[in-house]
Amino acid sequence: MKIATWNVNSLRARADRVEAFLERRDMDVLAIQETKCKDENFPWELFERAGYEVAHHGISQWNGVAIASRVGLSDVQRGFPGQPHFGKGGKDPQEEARALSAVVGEEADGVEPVRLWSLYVPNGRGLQDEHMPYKLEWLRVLAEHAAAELAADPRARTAYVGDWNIAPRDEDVWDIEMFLRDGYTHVSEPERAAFRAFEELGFTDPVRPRHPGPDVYTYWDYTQLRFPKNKGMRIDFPLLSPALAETVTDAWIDREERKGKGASDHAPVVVELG
DNA sequence: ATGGCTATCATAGATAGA
Repeated sequence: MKIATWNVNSLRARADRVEAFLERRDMDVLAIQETKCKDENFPWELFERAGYEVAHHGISQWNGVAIASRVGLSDVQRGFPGQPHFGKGGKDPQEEARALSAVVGEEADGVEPVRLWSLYVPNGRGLQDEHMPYKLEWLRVLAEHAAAELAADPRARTAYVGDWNIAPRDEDVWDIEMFLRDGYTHVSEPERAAFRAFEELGFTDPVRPRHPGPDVYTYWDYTQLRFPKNKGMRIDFPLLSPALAETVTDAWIDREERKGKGASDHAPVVVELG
């Protein structure tokens, strides 16, 4: 089973790219982040045409997460238990569409089911911004949920994939000195600790050992020729439970998708399971 | 020349991204 995670930065703007990617990479499952639409504007027909079932969680023009699968899609869950809400200036805090889960894979097809989460972790916006404590609390509660799942079944086949908006290691950004000097988000110790909490539970990224850095990224800013100069960030990760990690046959970043006109600023990350 | 982007919708500038 081939699973990809991809922050598409608007699904409607990227519809042709997404359809071509599914075909070109012969993908079974795609976890999507930043669909940037409500259900009523979601391009359902794209997935139907391509032969995929799809679930979407979109509340406004912001955020939005989806899971498309051609190997079964069941037990869809929008958000996670206790997911923190956010409202700018403390006003009218609401749930944001940043987490969607489903079981993919069918035993009948010889594909063992996987509990998959498509995640768009809050950005944080600034080290002193109110979005930052929201980001950290969001991750803390999600990690609690992941811990409970694993405690209930240590052999659970679970994948938390998506845009984590955290660069866990210094080599995961093109210029760590600048990031630290100028107080950028994504590299601060509290953010890294929040990511590490998942690793400490036993979740692992299958890509890094196969494609070690430096200079290996999943995101490149649209500005300042960042992609041609390969000044990027590694912030999109598939984190796999121990039992699932054992079945990985390959894992890689589809850098080709960042090229050309009409690309997302993120590249898809692919995991192949045996 | 040291900056150069892309997307959303109340379609003009605000907001968000990272």
